[in-house]
Amino acid sequence: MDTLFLSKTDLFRGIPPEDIESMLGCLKAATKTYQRGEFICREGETVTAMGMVLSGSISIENDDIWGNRSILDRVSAGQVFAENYACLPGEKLMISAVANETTEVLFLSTECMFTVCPHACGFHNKLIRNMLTIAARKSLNLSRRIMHTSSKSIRGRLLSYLSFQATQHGCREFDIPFNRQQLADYLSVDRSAMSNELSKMQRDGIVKVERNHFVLLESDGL
Amino acid sequence: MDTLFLSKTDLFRGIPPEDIESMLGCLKAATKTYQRGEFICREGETVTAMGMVLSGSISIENDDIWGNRSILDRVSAGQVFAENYACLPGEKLMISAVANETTEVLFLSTECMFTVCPHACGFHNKLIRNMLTIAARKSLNLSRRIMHTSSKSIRGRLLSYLSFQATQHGCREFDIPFNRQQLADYLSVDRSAMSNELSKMQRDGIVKVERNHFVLLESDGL
DNA sequence: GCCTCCTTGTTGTTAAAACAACATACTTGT
DNA sequence: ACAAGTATGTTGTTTTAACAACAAGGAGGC
Repeated sequence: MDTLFLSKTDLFRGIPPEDIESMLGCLKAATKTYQRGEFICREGETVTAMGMVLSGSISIENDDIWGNRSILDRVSAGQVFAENYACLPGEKLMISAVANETTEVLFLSTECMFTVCPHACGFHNKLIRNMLTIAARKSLNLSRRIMHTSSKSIRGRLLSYLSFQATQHGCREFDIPFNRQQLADYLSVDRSAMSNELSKMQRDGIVKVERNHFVLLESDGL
Repeated sequence: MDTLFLSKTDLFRGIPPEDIESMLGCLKAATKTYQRGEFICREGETVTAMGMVLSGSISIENDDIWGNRSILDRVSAGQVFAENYACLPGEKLMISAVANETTEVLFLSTECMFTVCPHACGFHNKLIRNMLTIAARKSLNLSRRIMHTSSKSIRGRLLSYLSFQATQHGCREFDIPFNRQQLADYLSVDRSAMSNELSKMQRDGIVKVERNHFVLLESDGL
């Protein structure tokens, strides 16, 4: 196990590699490799362990009642997934996790994370703290998406998203991490309609756009 | 401090009242009373403590860039709020918390929750576990709302919400905890348009509605 | 009972987004 | 450089939801 890699992840941050080694036993660590398209877990199942992607990447998907698949999240190396379900034993998954490519996953029992470590795990508390930090960060990301999609107009959603990006970068000029289709999915709008709206906003002098690069113009008090 | 009340909350569940008493010191517990309309915390601020409503209730609000206020959540007695921000020191609040009525709030330092307790807090681990359970539950609620609002049609959103309610109740006949306006807000749609769509769905034989009571009819494989 | 307030359903109009289809640019691999 | 595939912008049409205005139906107070 590459404990040096693990020590750089959000979950094990601040824990020396040699200590991680001993913790993995406590956490009933187990790895498994998946091929592209293979399911790590499926909607309706229950899980008792959280997952961490060691290499490759996975998608968190949701199928609606008509079978339309939508991608909620992508999880890449070093990131964890299914941690909320692992913290709620018996809770049925609303989503499925599927490998985008050949992907190695580390499974960690949350049960063992909560109970006092029988061995001398001096960094057990650090781990739990990291866990809460990850959970808090993810929660805020979800809240933010809800806010950005609460406006009923495409322009409103774009402005909500773009002005947040501006404050995040501390600058009215910035790049976004999405292409058009991904941004449209994130905001739950049609791509072409969004593209059209971006053009209108540009004509209205609200914003300057070129592919991923945006400039918010000082039309009103941002 | 009413430790008996606290022992019944999600945060202190499983911890005897006498142990809660000693924990409160560790957590730098402090209470404050707010009058209706008074802000507990405001967008843009940072916090270092989480809050628990002891009596009364508060609203979690978000103002968009045009000043339109939208209510994201209501927190009533025994529930916690701002715990995600308290776990991420320095993170600026995207939301504000305001008292709906005369409300007593208990503030708890998360910093002290993470560090090993110098006193004999045998239930410290239980507290942290409860905290993670609460965070996980809230996260799933947020994810669920995102899923229910990801459809682009009102009917799609209603079906997503209603079919989830049906599976939750384990029955196609159930009551929902929202009135029409609240449901419309939750699904981010116009109330009258939603009311209209519900009527159409009833005419189409998909659902039977009477105020808060719903029956999903077996039109297709739910 | 009666009045008022609040909730819900209905309708028609207007505005907006979805959708489809296509043209143009940009990428990537060879 | 070229070809194939992807991403983006544009346009016109159709569908849909927002919006406004109002009527009907409880719920609660007096």
